[in-house]
Amino acid sequence: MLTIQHKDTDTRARTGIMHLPHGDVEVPAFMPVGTNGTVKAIKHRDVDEMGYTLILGNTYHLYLRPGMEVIKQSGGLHEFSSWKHNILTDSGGFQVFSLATFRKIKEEGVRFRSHIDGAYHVFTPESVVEIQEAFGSDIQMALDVCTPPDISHKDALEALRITTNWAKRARKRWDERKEGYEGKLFGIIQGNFYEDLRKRSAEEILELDTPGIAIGGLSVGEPPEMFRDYLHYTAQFLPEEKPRYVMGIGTPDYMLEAVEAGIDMFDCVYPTRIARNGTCFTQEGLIALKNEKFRLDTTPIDPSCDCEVCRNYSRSYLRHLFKAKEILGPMLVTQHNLHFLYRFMEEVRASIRENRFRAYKQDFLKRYGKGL
RNA sequence: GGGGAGGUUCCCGAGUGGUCAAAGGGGGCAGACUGUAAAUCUGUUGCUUCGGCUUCGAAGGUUCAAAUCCUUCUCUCCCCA
Repeated sequence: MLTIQHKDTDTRARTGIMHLPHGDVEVPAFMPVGTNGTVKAIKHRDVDEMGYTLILGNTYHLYLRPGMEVIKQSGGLHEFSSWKHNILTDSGGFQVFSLATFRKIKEEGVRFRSHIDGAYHVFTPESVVEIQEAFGSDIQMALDVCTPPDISHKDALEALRITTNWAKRARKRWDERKEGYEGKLFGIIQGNFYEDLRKRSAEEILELDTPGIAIGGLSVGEPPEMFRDYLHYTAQFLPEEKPRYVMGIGTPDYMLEAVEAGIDMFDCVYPTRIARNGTCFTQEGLIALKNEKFRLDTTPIDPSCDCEVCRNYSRSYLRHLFKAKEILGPMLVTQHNLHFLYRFMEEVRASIRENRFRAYKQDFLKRYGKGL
């Protein structure tokens, strides 16, 4: 499902085309998150026009609301939400992790309470594959056990053991998918922040030979150096020919690090969330539009950006929208941030093709002002 | 003209003798946000040489002590004429 186009000469970075049921995706790629079947504060059509061909949806959320009946009735998530390109759905493993107060993990599956009405539900690796198949997901994720950075080796091992078993069962259930469903299954590597467990998880997940591989359990609150170290450590075990996905990262510095480690895909709520809270990406780093210093600033968010927002609106006006709590503020900044990241990934891909990724990374971070 | 209610820190609004520089909202300012229970959350918001100083419509008074009690003045709102 992946055609590698170019490998960087001095890092593990590569470019390629990922072939999916709803069209090709150029990688490395950032995937906007649309948890509830919508990338928040922006129309799918606008996301499409920016160039994105793969976005996320969330099994946990969509299963609870609107529920399977509604999505099946529309013929799947694409039709339901009017998105013609690819959708990757997360398995709910992370929600189980982030809603830890309600979870109960057993061998069979995970029991949890709905954040909407408190009702009890159970996810099993099999049921989650079935749900995602019903959604018509182009990429579906195996149910996993995500853990925080401060747990013991023993606990991490147990989480890993369950993750592997669940992945096996997911793989088996996915093999039994109905004819005509072309969605791909990705296994997820866990192992917390223990090298032996990361290695073991990688081996066990690779053994299952899923179409793509994800690295999970990173960017869960650990320090940046720890993220970087475990990212590179884990990435070295990943096979060349398969798409590699690091889950949950979305700042330019983390993405550059991941690309350098040979990662092809990442997703994150960060760009769209900070947008709704008034923070924008620029070539010179983040700016918080609500700050007083932008009150009379008639320049665009990022003078070097060619997006519709930067071509038409000033920081002063956007600041006003946020101060006045006008809904257009979050909408416009979401549009800018997603455009910014799309352009960013285009530049990253170009730099890889021209064997100058490392220089690009350095230049970018010099301007942007961060780095791991 | 008569009767009633009230003026609190940028705004609204608690507070009726000390534990009050004064609750709580709002607004302002700043920070956070990384497989979305997030158009959310957190901090801060009289001055200060950090010992204090100045604030609760104004002036005066009672008291060891007043935003809180008394007197006068002033302004606002409501009802009746």
